Amino acid sequence: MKIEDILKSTVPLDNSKKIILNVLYTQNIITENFNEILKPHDISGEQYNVLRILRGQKGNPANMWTIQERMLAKTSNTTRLVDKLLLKELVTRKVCPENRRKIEVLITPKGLEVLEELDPKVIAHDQYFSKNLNSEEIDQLNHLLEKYRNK
Amino acid sequence: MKIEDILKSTVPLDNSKKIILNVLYTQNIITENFNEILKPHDISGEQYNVLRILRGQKGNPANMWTIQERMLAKTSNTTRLVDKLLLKELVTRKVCPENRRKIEVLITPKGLEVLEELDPKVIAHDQYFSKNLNSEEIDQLNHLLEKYRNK
DNA sequence: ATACAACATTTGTACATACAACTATAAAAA
DNA sequence: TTTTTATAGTTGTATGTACAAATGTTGTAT
Repeated sequence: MKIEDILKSTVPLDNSKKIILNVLYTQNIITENFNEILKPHDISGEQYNVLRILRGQKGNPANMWTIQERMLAKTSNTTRLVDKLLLKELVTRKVCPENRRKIEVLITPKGLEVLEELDPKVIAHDQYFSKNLNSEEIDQLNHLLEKYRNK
Repeated sequence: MKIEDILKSTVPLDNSKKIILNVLYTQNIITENFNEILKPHDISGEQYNVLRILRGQKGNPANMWTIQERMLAKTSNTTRLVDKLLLKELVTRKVCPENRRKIEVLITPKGLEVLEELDPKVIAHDQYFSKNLNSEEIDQLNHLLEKYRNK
C-alpha cells in the first residue's frame, strides 16, 4: 500500500517527504510485528537488544558504554534496561575490580535460554517482510538506505 | 557507513536482518534530526504530526479517530497529545453537538503560526538526506520500501 | 420503554525515551 | 599532595507508548 493512502494525506507529497514517511512507517510495522514475538517472553525490544549484545560478547563482560554504543537507539537508558533484566535474572551486574567506575554486565544461562527460544522466531521475522523482495532488490534496498543516511 | 560497522556487530549479518537494522537505524537518525528542528519550538514529533493533520483538514474539525488513523504511530495516545497542545493553545477542543461522543479538534491561528515557522525547516529536513540520492534512486527507495512491507 | 451492544474517547498503569543534573572514581596538572 | 578535569554510571523529571479497563453516548432489539 502506498504511503499516501496509508496516511490518507490530503496534500500531495513530494518524493523526499515520502522517503521519510516510508522509513518511519516501515519501522513502525517492523517493530509492531517484532513486539508480538517478544510479548509471550515478557521482554521488550530494547531488553532483547541488550541480551543480544551480551551474547555477542561470548562470555566477556560488557560495560554500560559498550552496550550503549551497540544499541540502535543511542539515547535509551541502559542503566534502567539492565535493571529490568536483573530483576528477571537474565543478566548479572558487578563493579569492575580494575576500574571501579565501570560495571561488568554478563548474560546468565537463563538469559541465553530466552534468546535460544527466540532465535528461530527472530529468523522467521527477519525474513517475513524480505520475502517480498528478490535477492537483488534486498541488496539494493540495503545499499540505498546506507547511501541515503550518509552524512 | 554500513550497518555492521555502526552496530559493531560481532557476528555476520544476513541481508534480511540488515534491512531490518537499516530501517530501524535510519528511522532513528531521521527522528533525531527532526527533533533538533522541533526543539526550539517546544513541541514533540507526535505533537507536530497532530498539528499537521489538523491543518490538512482545512478548517474542518477532526475527531480523535480521524487524527489517530492519520498518525504514523497508530498506537500513540491522541487524547494526551491533544491535551498538551491545548495547554499551549495550539488547538481547541469541543464536544460535537450532533454526536456528543465525538470531539471536534481544531488548530488555532497560533498553531498555524507555529507550523508556518516550521515549514521551511521541515522542507530542508526532508531534503537533507535525500540529497544523497538522485531522483531515480529516490523513486526506487520508495518503491522498495512499499514492496518490502507489503502484507 | 428497557436492556443490550456498539462506538468514541478517557483514564490508569507499566514501561521506555530524552535530557539534564548528580555521584563516584580515576587520571592529569599544579 | 592537593586540586582539577575527565570518565562511567545513576537518578530525576517530563514526555511518550502500549495496552487494558472504565466512562459516557448512541443505536438496536425485545
